[in-house]
Amino acid sequence: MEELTTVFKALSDETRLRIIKLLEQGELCVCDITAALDMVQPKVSFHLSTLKEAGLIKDRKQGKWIHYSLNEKDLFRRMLILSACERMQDGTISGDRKRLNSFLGDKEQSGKVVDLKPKSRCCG
Amino acid sequence: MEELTTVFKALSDETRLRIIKLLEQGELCVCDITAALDMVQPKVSFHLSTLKEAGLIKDRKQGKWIHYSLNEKDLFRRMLILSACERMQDGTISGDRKRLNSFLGDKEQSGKVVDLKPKSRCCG
DNA sequence: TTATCATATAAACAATTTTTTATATGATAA
DNA sequence: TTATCATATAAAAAATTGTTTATATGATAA
Repeated sequence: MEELTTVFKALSDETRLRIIKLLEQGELCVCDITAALDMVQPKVSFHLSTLKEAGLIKDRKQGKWIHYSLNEKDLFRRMLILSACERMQDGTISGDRKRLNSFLGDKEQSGKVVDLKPKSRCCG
Repeated sequence: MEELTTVFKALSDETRLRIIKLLEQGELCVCDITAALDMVQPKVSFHLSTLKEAGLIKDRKQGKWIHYSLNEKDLFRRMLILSACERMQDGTISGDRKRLNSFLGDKEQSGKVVDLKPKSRCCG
């Protein structure tokens, strides 16, 4: 029963739903999400840990970065995520995606990602 | 987006999930639920109003009583309720059902429900 | 090394939610 | 009527959750 309330509670916050919606596209690191949501980093980390605790997302370390992505392991959670994402498409969401794309674009241009040392790349 | 968080928030509390599980069987009035959960009445009323606000349950007035039942109108909510109920079957839930049945049994024997005036019956 | 970057964690604070206790309302029964 | 019953609502208190600001950690880059 506690697992059930934990999952629903994780989904009951707008910031966390926005994160899930961003991750629908694929893996992102904390700085990407922070830029997309235009929030301070500890706040984003807090919500990411809530989502992870609920088993909705998972993480992967790579160098300095931690990449987060939707956890596809559990069918129940996948269904919840899917039906939630389907219901999100307002201005907030499109703003998030816009900021994300512009941030990812900037990263590419900044040489950080075009850098020849693969170890120091956040996204590939 | 707010509607989405409201629905998930309503489902993120153990007391409210227990209420939903009780209502899976059918319509119940506040005193039935109060007895089943063994809680004080204003607490139950508070959670009922949260569930109603989220569109998960509906009510029906009959004399002094208010009968609550699951709201079957919306497919998304039905799916959430169904998949939540499916995942609840611990000792708490069976205790609730036991107390409910004993309370309903007592009501029948007490003459309140066997009473000949139909207007003063809670269930039946 | 030392500096910097990405992220986590901790502590203090703010906001929201839940619980309790008391009281109000509206319906029936005496 | 007046009393009683079922339920709601309000106010205060308690508990939980979310936000901010500051700092720690661990990895690379200089």
